[in-house]
Amino acid sequence: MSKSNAVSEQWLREVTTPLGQSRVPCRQCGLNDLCDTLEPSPDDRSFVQRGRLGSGQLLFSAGEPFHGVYAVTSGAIKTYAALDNDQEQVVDFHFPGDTVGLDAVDRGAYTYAARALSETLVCRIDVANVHVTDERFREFQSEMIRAMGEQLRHEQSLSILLRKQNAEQRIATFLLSLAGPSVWAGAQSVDLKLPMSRKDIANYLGVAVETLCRLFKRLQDEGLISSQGRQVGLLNIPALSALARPAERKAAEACAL
Amino acid sequence: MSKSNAVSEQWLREVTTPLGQSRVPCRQCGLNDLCDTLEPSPDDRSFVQRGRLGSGQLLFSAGEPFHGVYAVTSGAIKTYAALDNDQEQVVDFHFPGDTVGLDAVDRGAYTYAARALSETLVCRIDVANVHVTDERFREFQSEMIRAMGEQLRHEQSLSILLRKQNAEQRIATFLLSLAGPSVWAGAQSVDLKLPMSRKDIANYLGVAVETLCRLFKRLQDEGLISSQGRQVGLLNIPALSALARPAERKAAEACAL
DNA sequence: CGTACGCTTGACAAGCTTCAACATAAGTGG
DNA sequence: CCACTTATGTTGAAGCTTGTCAAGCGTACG
Repeated sequence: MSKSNAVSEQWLREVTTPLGQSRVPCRQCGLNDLCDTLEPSPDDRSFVQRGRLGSGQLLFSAGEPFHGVYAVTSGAIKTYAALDNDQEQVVDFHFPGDTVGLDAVDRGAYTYAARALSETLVCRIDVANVHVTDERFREFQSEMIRAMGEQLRHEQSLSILLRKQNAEQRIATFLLSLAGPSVWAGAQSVDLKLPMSRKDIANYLGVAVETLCRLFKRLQDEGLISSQGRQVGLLNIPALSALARPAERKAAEACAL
Repeated sequence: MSKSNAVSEQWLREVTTPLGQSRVPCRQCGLNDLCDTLEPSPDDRSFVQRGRLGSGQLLFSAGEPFHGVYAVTSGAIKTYAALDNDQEQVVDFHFPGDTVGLDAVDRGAYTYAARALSETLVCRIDVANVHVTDERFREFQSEMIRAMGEQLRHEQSLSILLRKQNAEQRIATFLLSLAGPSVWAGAQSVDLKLPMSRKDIANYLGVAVETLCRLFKRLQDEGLISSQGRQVGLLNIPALSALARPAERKAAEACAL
């Protein structure tokens, strides 16, 4: 993959033909409340700039001057740090409805780089240059704080995952998080098209690629998933959920005695 | 350790006799800028409530209604989650100058429990009930955003640590972070009195207590630290720093070939 | 069509956890 | 104040999980 340059200002524009993909509606967007505080009418959101990223394209790089918070509306983005020995460390994946760049608002520069994993649509709010009434600005800031609180709790739960769960549990948790709302809706099985490589997943979960592969195979042999490249099916979501939670499994084992 | 109850409202009061401990000055406090926006005069900060916690005392418990953001000015606090199988997961340690409870401001309830690891002094700002001019409130919110951004980046770098570093590197990093500014000031050695148990450290770093012990011993045998219960000396900070960084070590090995 | 990269699998080694035992320190009640 | 109890810290041995190295396969892209 050739390293693409950061997008130019010119690049950000209204996208009128959003591919064949469906875009997440504003209602499900993590920045929606933020948008509302800036402009009550969902029909006229001139302050929001929409943009489109080709697969592998860089949204911003680490250390680059801050130019706004992004919301993914379609596709997927990874944020990552460049480690000393020119390896990279994936920090997070961002899917439709997620925000990107919140950790940079108070700093004036992005902490990590962000790159599209596939054809991706984003909305941008240049939160550093918002001009509204004081009353609205107050709400706007409150929404920023709410969004950052969510992000913070997300990172904390990720830290807990990395400390307490083994490779298999991490993978189960990860797959279920990708399935997202379907899981909570009580679905038994879900088909996924992963936007990221095995390498990125392994990197994100803190395991070796080989370990990831082996565990994918094991889960497949056990009939919990089907795996064929980036096409992954979660065949038994209840069983995967049981795997994902270390505490409950121990409780179940205790009962079996 | 008997579970203490959460402190009552009455408990929070101005502390006029702060033990034998030295308190961190406001200038070095993570909430200082926040205080400044609320009340320009450092002599009259009536909105800040000071409090004192006995060793092992609970500051707040998980799920408890939010009653403010805290700053540690002396002592130490751990935040932790209660896992299903009545184990606990340490989320973070908080030392003088650090903030506690920022992840709860937008939520109305604390996400994790917070407990004093030793005799501890804190300042509280009930950020949900701040009454100042619009102009000041704006600054106040900006400071909240800045504080949360810092916290967010802290969590992110912790996640990277948990993914990329082995037990030895985690411990080295942890010890150096405890030494804090001394390290950056170029100190060669530092003596530490750890406020937390081995169990808590191991839990925080995501390793078994036994592993932690063994590695403490190894570091001691190698002359990098002295370890006698909670009295720990960092004898060779440059060497510990080298251990802590995985990339540089590999680079050094490559040069040696 | 070839090269590069991503994915997969096997074999082996290293790191870490678990289990068990013991030592030491810290509280607790007589 | 001492004996008792409990928690915490330390150490050894065994076993499992995971990482590393190596190789083969498939696919994407120039």
